[in-house]
Amino acid sequence: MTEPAGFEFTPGSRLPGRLGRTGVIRTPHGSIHTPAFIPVGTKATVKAVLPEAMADLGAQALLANAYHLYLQPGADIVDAAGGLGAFMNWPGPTFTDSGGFQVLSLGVGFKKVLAMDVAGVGDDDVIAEGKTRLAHVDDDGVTFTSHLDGSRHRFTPEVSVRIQHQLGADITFAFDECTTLLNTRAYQESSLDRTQAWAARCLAEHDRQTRARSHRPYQALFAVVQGAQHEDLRRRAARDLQALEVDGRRFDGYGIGGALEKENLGTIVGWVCEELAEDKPRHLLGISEPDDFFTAIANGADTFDCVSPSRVARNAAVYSRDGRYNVTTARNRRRFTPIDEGCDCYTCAHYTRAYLHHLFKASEMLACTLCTIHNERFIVRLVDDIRASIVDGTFDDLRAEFLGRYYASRPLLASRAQAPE
RNA sequence: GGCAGGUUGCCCGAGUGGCCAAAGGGAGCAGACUGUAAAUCUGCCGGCUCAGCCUACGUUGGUUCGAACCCAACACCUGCCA
Repeated sequence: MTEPAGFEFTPGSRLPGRLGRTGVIRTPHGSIHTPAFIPVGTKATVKAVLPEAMADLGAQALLANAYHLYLQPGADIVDAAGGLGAFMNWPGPTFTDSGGFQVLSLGVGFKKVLAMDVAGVGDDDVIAEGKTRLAHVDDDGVTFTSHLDGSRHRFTPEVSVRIQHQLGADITFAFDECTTLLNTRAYQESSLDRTQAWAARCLAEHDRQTRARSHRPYQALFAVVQGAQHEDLRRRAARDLQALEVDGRRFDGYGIGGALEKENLGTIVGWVCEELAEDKPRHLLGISEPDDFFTAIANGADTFDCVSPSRVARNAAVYSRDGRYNVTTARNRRRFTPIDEGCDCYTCAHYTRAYLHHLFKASEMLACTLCTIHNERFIVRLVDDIRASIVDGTFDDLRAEFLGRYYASRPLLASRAQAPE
């Protein structure tokens, strides 16, 4: 790993004729070779797994969440601990998300409401099935009701950036509003204007914090490109964010977030990355399905984070080269073979499906640990393999081979094995 | 030996004349999960030739138009008194 230093991105090999590339992100806590998958540890822990195990399975960095850590234990405590990495015993690079996603997940976009016409949701606080909306957006910021104790809190771009500086991650994100595909075009436009305005405020606050805390390692700030499924909005967002300069400071990288339909994910990432200069990293927020990696990487995405590998693992779903399946299914009761014969993870080296099946049935927490280790390894390795394939010039072969096999057992999903456009 | 109570689908358990194939759990089975309010959630869960029919609430018999529910006998089980 590199010596502690500032933030730097160095592009490497290119995917001929496309936007995909390899690269190296240098942070004060080490380097990240891209494309890379960044596992999520929302509350300063990858649920059920030791940080040492995360390092062993090849995680290059971890991503935590500002909203959750602000509520508990409090950003000041993480700061006093010496920052996120020191607090959680993770010596490598760290990311924090801004809390922008919680504007969606705790707001109108949550769960069942997604299935409704958002415009039809009343202006009161009660949404589907008596659930209370926990976040309200206005032009200045967002008011949250804590899901932990019901207390009221307010996030503005300044607050989020300040919190993230206290948390001390190497890479932070601008506070944005995450919308859904169901929002109207008009809402997407006004929301995007708000996100863009917030971006400028984030950059200004980031500049203040960086100078005020010059004794601390440098923290990078990534903008978040929104704009939903609209080409003009996404391109404009990317262009404007890239042009944005406040007090001589610019964004260190870009996040791509918000409403992404699987079908047009590659297209959208492509629009954004076409607008962005090559010398800054691009992080695609919240994506981790195998076909999505190939698509997004081909279109210029460098890093990814997603809760899916760990959440799904805790619910007994595991990845294999032949697709994802649930270990709790009855046919695994007597299968004394690993989750995936070709996997090099700790779990596959030592445990059988029958044992994992037993652990889940017996509600033993080791089940969560072992399956999370496997899933995180599987996904980290897949993206590592894609990186290697870009260097080798075998990207398309890997895509066809991997996805062909991955979706072979699910005829209805076979189309995912085809390269789009 | 006396008094009292109980026996419900794989398990626990509600129901005490018709709206009961029978609430609710659990187990079992299947599925979902993409910037984590998620070790969560959803569906199925007696059988069949499945808009109907059959078999079922300890056993047998009875009352009733109709019984898991009322009566009788029997068989187990559980408390308190000996």
